[in-house]
Amino acid sequence: MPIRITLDEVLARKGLKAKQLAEQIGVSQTHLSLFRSGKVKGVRFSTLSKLCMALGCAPGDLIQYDPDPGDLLTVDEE
Amino acid sequence: MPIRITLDEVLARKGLKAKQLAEQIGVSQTHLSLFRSGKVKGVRFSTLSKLCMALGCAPGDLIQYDPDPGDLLTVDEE
DNA sequence: TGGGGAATTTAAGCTTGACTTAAATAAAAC
DNA sequence: GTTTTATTTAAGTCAAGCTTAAATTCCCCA
Repeated sequence: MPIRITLDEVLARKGLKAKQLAEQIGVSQTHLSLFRSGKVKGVRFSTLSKLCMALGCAPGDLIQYDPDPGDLLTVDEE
Repeated sequence: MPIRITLDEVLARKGLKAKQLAEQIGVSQTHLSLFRSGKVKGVRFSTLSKLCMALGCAPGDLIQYDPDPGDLLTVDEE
């Protein structure tokens, strides 16, 4: 799955602990941990917006797309 | 919900029709329409990555966060 | 080096909603 | 005015988001 969760970097930059963030946005520590480590297969926008709000960032700061090298065919080059 | 779907702009820029995109990534036209118009409450990463791949863009190009004016309390100012 | 808080993991369960097909309507496009 | 595309509604399936609880591991620091 070429979606990568880059929440940790934002967390660190904010100097916030996962536990604090979880409490602040009302999400279980358990789930936040799973989310942070990319063990989750999707996200509700309600959760995503809480994260963005608490961290003062954009969705793109938390969720990134890593193109598969094999998928470069998609790009119209050459 | 302060999450806004900005897929249409990318679609237009690519000169692609919704139907084509739907077929290309294997998602129903129905669901893609609901997604595009923000009538959906979340997204699976599998779908998100297919969109990014097909459109050659990042998650942040499709999903944006619009802070609620009322939530500015979060920002540490003054 | 032991104790306390934070993080991770597993398990089990509830509930939401992503995504589907089908079908009908509306809106463009030509 | 007919064909293609888009939207909407409805009804259904099933994956998985998110929860609590509990056990385990990881870190830090005095």
